[in-house]
Amino acid sequence: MPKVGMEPIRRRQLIQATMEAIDEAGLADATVIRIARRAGVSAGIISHYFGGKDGLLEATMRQILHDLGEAVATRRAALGRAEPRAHLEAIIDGNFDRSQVSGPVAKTWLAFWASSMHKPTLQRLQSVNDRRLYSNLCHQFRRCLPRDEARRAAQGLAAMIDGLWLRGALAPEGLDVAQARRLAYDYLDQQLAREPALA
Amino acid sequence: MPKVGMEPIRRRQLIQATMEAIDEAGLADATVIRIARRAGVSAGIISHYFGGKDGLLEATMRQILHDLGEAVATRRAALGRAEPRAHLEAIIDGNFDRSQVSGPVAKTWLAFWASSMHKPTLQRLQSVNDRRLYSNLCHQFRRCLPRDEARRAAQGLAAMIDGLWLRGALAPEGLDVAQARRLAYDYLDQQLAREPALA
DNA sequence: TTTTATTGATTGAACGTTCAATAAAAATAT
DNA sequence: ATATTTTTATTGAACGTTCAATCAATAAAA
Repeated sequence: MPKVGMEPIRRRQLIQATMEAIDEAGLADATVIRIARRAGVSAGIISHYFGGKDGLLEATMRQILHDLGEAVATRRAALGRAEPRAHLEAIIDGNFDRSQVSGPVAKTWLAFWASSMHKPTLQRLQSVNDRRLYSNLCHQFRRCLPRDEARRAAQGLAAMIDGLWLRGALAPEGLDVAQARRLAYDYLDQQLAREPALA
Repeated sequence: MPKVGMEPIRRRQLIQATMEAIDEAGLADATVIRIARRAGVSAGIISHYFGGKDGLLEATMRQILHDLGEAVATRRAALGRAEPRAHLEAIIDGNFDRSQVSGPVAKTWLAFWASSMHKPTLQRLQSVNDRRLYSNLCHQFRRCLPRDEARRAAQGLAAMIDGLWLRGALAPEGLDVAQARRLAYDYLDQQLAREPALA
C-alpha cells in the first residue's frame, strides 16, 4: 500500500507504538519486532525511518519532552503578566498533564529516565528539560522572594513534582492527578507565604 | 582455591559487583560476564549461587532495601518515645543515607525502580518498602496532626524524599545530601506548624 | 515506466545457561 | 606424618536463543 508522503505518518505511528510497547513489556523487552507489530508494519521499516532502534528511542523521548513543554507553554501563554502564583500553578498543571495523557507516557518517561544515566544522548535531552523546569520555577519565585529563598523553593517544588510523578508512575493504580496537584499547590502556598508581600 | 564456606563470601562479592556494574554500564549492559569479571570469578558461578541472573538481581535489590531499612531503624532505635519531629528527622536522614553510602547504590536503586514496573518479583519488594516508608511517616504525623492532615503530610514528605533522591541520582555531580536534608526538614517544619500544639 | 514504500528471510553478534572437567582443600586411612 | 579418598568450589567452552540490522525482492502509486 505504498503511497507518497508516508514518512510523517509512519514516524508518528512508530513513536506511539514504542510507548505502548514499553508500557506493556518494559524497555528491555520492547524489541523492534514487538514495536513494529504494534504499529502494523514490518521490523525493517524502523531502520528505514529512524536509522535504527536507538534513533526511534531518541525520537520517542524527544516527543515526550516536546509534549510536556507544550502542555506547560499552552497554559502559561494565556496568563501574560499574571501573578507568579498563577504561572507556578500552570507549570504544576502542565507537568501533571503528561500522566493524565496516559499511563504509557509515564512508564516510558521513567524508563528513559533510568536509561539516560548511561546514554549520553538521552542524558542531554533530560538535562535540558530539567534545567528548563528549574529555571522557570526559579524565575517566578524570584518575583516575590529573595534570591536564595527563590532557589530553594524552586528546587523543592521541582523535587516535589518529580517525586509525586515518580510514585504515580510506579503505583499500580496510576497517579491520582487531583491529589498530586493538591500536594504541589500546598507546597507552593507555603513557599509563597514566607514573604508577606513585596509590592 | 576452593575453601569451605565460600558461599557467603561469594554472595557478597557478586552483589557488590552487580551494583558496580550497573553503576558503570547500566542495567541493560550489566551482563553476567561483566559482573563476574568485576567480582574476579567466572560467569558460571552466578548460576551456581543464585540460580541465574534474575536471582542475583533480586538478591541485590533485597540487599539495598535491607541496608535502607537498617539505616532508618538504627537512627530511630536511639530515640525511644522522643517527639515525632525527632523520629521524622531520623527517617529523613536514614533515607538519604543510601545515597551517602555510594553512587553505585543510587543508580542501582533507580534502575531497579524502573525495572520493577514489569517484573512482579521486584515490584513486590519495592511495594513493601514503599508502604513501610508511608506507614512510618503517617504514624509519626498522627501524633500531632489530625488523620487527614497526617496522611497528606506523609504522602507529601514521601514524594519529597523520593523526588530529591531521584534528582540526585540523575545529576552528574550526585546528590547534595546536606541540601536535600535541608529541603526535607523545611517541608517537615511547615507540616508540623499546621497545628499549634496538641498536648 | 519510474519512483516510493515496504517486506521478511538472512546474517552475525551477544547473551544466559549448562555441564563435564579440574583443582584445591578437607577428611580419612595408612 | 604421609598418602589416599572424598568433598567442595570453580572454570570455561559449547549450546541454543534472541536480537538488531541488512538488503534483494516486491508491489503499489505516480
